[in-house]
Amino acid sequence: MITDPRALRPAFVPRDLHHREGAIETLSTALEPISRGRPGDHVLVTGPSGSGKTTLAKYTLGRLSESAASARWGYVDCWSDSTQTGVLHRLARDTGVGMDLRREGTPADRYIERFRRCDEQVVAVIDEGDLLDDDRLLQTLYGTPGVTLVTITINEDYLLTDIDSRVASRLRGTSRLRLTPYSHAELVDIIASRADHGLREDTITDDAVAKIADIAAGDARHAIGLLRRVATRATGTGRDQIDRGLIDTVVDEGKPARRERNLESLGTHLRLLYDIVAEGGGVSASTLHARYEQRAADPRSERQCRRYLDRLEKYGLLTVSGRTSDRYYELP
DNA sequence: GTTCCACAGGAAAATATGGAGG
DNA sequence: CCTCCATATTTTCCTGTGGAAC
Repeated sequence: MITDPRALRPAFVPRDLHHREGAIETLSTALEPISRGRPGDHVLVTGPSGSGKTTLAKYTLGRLSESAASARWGYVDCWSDSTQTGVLHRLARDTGVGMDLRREGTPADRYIERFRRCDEQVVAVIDEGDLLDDDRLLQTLYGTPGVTLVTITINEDYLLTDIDSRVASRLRGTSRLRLTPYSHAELVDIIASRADHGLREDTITDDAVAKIADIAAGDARHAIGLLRRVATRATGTGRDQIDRGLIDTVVDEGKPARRERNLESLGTHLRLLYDIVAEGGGVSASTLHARYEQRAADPRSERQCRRYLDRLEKYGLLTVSGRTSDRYYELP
């Protein structure tokens, strides 16, 4: 049934990007000076998950490097590389500016120096920028000549408050590009297009496409992931047709599995804290810390726990309410 | 209104990590 | 195997804030 598995992956960048023409235009305009060897405007791209931020950036940069052969660009997903060195190393490799630099033991300055000296314009795409554990890196990059930043975040306010006030004077200009969730009709179109590319003809009913779009609620990543799982499932069970019923089955099975997988990658302490919160459905700060101390084999300090909890919140694994004594942690 | 408490989160100092070079 | 280097992680110390008790 599946003819091209790549087309069913959320990370796939299609040859033509539909329904984002305005955004492509805006981003291209901001980066336009680069094709003339001058720095572009920094851009902050925001929008809810699955609204096409990453795809938009990759697509536009791909087009840019076709027209401006000398431009170099790098892409980092802060979910996988969130430390200063991690980000710089990946950027240096992607752009070919620092292939020879080791990941460990290279001072951040040396990377910056390379970018500064590079004759060509460099575009750095920082995806999931709000997961970055140290925002000084962004400030440094903002201030590095020859580097144009395209920062992608879900949360609109996050970077603006911090960065704007502190390095406002050094910023030439930061354009903002705000993506809204896909409409139902757009999502239907996107799913159908992926199905066209990735599946044999006539294997999915219009009805089923609409249902996937409904479930995904504007989130294209979710929609495409679901399409892939459904298609895989259909293949596995020997069906040649995807209908609404099959989608129900897959959705029911998929839910717990997905969260589990996210949790797998958590370290001992993060995991323990998460478990404690999950057990009671929610806890206050004091009980959380008390239980943690009691159950951890090698407990970290309270301060460190707060840092862990910050991270869990950033990852979207738990939510925090209340500022001080009414602080309360619970599952989203 | 003042004081006390619980907690958040910043800064700096201390410690752990992991590759390179002796 | 040991030490150095640069970074990453954790601890220690500290300030600030909101709410409750006084």
